[in-house]
Amino acid sequence: METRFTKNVLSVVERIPSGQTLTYKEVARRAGNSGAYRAVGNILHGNHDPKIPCHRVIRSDGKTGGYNQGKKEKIKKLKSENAI
DNA sequence: CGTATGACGTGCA
DNA sequence: GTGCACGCCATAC
Repeated sequence: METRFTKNVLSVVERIPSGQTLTYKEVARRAGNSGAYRAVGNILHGNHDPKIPCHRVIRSDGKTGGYNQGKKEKIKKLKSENAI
């Protein structure tokens, strides 16, 4: 079930350019719910679409957070595009 | 709306 | 700097 918020979040993440990283909070703010960063993580967790560069979404602490393919791969991808 | 969960964030010890 | 607890919102059951 994709609600407007979920679709928005996916769209925002999909719009993230290469080498650019956004925090869950920023994504939530762009999606229309600045305080729903918790839900953002949940949405990405349930959405494993290859068109969604979820690896470009990191935490505010500078940590990568999680990844359906493995946080290790996430870090690798980020370093590969010089985003981190 | 009730309960439970989560790839988070901030605050405080 | 590290660790723990609380809060916050959306989705699933």
